[in-house]
Amino acid sequence: MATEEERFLTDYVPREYPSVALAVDLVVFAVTAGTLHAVFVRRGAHPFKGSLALPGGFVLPEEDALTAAWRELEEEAGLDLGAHRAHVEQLATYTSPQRDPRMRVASVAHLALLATDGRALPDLATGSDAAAAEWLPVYDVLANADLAFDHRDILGAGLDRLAGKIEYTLTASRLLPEEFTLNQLRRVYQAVWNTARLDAGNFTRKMTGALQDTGRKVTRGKGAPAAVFTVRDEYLSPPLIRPAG
Amino acid sequence: MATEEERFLTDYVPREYPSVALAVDLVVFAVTAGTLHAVFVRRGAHPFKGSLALPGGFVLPEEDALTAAWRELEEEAGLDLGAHRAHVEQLATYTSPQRDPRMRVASVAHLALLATDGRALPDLATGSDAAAAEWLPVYDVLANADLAFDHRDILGAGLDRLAGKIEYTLTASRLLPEEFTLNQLRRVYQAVWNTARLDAGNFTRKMTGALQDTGRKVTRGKGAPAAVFTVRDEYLSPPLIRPAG
DNA sequence: GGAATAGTGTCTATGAGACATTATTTA
DNA sequence: TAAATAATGTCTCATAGACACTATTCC
Repeated sequence: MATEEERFLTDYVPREYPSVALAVDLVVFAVTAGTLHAVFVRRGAHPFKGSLALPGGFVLPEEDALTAAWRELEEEAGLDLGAHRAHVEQLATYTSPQRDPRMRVASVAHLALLATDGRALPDLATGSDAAAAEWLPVYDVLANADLAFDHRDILGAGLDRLAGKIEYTLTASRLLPEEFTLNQLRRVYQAVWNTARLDAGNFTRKMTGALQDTGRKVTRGKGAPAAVFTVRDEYLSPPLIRPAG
Repeated sequence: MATEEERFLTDYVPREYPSVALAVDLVVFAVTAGTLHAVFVRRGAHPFKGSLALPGGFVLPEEDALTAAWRELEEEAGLDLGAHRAHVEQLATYTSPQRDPRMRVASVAHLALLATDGRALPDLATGSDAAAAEWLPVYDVLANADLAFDHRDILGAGLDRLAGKIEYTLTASRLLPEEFTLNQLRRVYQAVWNTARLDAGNFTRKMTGALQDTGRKVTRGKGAPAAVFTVRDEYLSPPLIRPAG
């Protein structure tokens, strides 16, 4: 007679459950020229042929979802992660049985933030997978474009997460090089919130409490040389509240 | 020759992906006697036989994860949802290939908040499934008990989510009847944050801005009659910041 | 009366927001 | 010189936090 330990592999495996394909979808953000951009792929096949979609792909048998998200960031979005600082975190999981008409796919959406100096977006080499990836302005896409599957919901969730999180953390710095000026950081806030200018003086006072001054200064075009900072505290307390409207 | 639309069901179904079982796990909270409690089940079978675990179960073929979470709240935790106000939201998804030694299971964790009047916890009828469910104090369990699988991570994530969310929303009211007093609400905050008393006077001033006074009063034991409120605004701005320590 | 609670009042310190000012750079 | 930016200063208003005080209820 089998011991209890031996039996558990057969007896205690549940009998009735759906077998689903596990996927990841990516909301990849970067800021250039004061505008928040995201990576999109143009679908070349049905369903939703011709529509914009978020990059994504299936989780491999030995991977967890976060690992798959990093891999797809290189493969599907075509990003060279050796050349760009990146931050990836889990967003939410979409499990509607009908969300993909071909088969049941549960997708763990992830938020990815790419560092840029604010002047150029990271290059998107066309990956091994089908469609070419491109950067598009997030607020334009949400206002005008059709998105495949439930990717409009996912993109909206990614934007909400980022817009909310920068109120009480320095997550906005993930969209910048490790060292940055207060002007760069303020432009990131304005791009994410799609808002008119935040007062530079008040912004400086608020943020310097959580930043580390490197002692160095840089000049980028007009204006006095700006101090260069790194992040000291990851949290802002009390938070910086997003202006209404 | 098949049209593109006919082909997509065969050609474009991806070839290599892991087939996983999709499950939900539940972090179910309620407050009694000033203490935050959660529902646990005692595992009767391997693996982790004898350990505490969170209630959960598999997502059925026609369900999405949220629907499955509501169903398991009744079946596995044994709650009568006709008798108790409840709130369920998605927490995070756990996808480590090794998290269940029997097979690959991706679990979408959910946070569930049960309303109580603060005097008694909701009854947990033993469900159709194996183990009897029980209420245990959350901070005691986190300090002392072993939890099965990655359920300690999940419980911690649930507590962090709740503790953080009540800073800037009135989500704490989901742990109370639709109508409540400020004393009841303050006790919920103290239970969730596991903190010494919040100043009653300052708490009143802060909260009344987001609440609707019903005009009625109640007396529960000693003290002057307390005004009865309902929630008016779901958001607290600026937030109520959790005391340090 | 004593104890616990409800609700309001008071005072201070902090910080947000609006705006001005000065210095430094490029065109 | 003009324009843009950096950084700091000033003023006002809102509010968090500490605490006092009164009123109301039960024991």
